Amino acid sequence: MAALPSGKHDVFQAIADPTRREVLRLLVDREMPVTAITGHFAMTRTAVSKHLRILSEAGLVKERKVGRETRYRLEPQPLQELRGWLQYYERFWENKMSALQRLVEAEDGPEGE
Amino acid sequence: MAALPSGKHDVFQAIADPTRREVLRLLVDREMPVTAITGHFAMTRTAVSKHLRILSEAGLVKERKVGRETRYRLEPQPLQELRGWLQYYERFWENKMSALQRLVEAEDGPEGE
DNA sequence: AGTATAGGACACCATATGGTTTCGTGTCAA
DNA sequence: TTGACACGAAACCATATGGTGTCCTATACT
Repeated sequence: MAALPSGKHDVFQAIADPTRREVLRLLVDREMPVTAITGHFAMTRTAVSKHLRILSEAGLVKERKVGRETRYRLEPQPLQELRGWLQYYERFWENKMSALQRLVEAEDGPEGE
Repeated sequence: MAALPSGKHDVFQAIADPTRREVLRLLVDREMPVTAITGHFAMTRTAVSKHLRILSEAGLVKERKVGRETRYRLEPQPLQELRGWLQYYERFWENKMSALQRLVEAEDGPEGE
C-alpha cells in the first residue's frame, strides 16, 4: 500500500510546497537539467536541487545523467495515490450532501478500498 | 482564484500531515468535539487542537460551539482545488505517455473545464 | 456554591524545512 | 592541459512545525 518508499518524503509532503509544484509543471512536457529549472526561480541552484531530491524521494521525478548535466523528468504515477485519497472525498462535495447523507454514502458507497 | 485564504495554511499544506488526514477521515460521517477526536490519537488535546486550527485555516473543517464543547465537521469543498490541480496531471499517467505525447495532449487536450 | 469537564492561550522545546555560501569533482571546450 | 560549466555535498542559519505542559475561562453537574 505504501507504494515503495524511495525516501523519507511522501507524495503529500512533496506537493505541499509551491516551488515543487511549479517544478512539476515545468517538467510536464520536457526533461530539464537543474540549471535550466533554476532559471525559473528566484533562488539558488542548490535550493532547487534540494527540492528535486524531495520530489525524487516521492517518486515524482526521475533523473538521467547526460554528460555533465542531470536531466529531470516528470514521473506522474505516484500522483495516483493522491488521486485515490481524493476520490474518497469527491462524492462529498458534489451535491453538498448533509452529514447524514454522507454517512449513508460512505457505508453504502461503491468502494473497493 | 485563490479561494478565500482564511489563514496562512493552504489545502496542500493541510493534508501533508498524516494526523490531519486521519482527522479528516474521522469527521467524514459525523461531527466531533475535540476531546473525542483526541481519543483516536497518541498525543495531547493541545496538539490535536493545533491540527484542527490548521485544517480550519485551510477551510477543511468548520467548528460549532455546543455548550462547553467545540464540535468540528468536515468541509470538503476546498479539496476541489486539489482535485483541479490533480486533473491537470491525470492524463499523463493513464496510458504512460511519452513526453512528446504529453506535450501534444497538453496543448491540444480535450478540455471542457 | 463548589467541583469537574471542555477547550483555547501561552510559553517552551526539538527537529524539520527552506534557504544560503563554500568547496570538490566530473565533463566539455580551447 | 587549462579553464569554464554542471552539479552534488557539507556546513550553516532562521523560521516553521509538531509536540509538550501549565494555566485560564466557560459551561455543566450536584
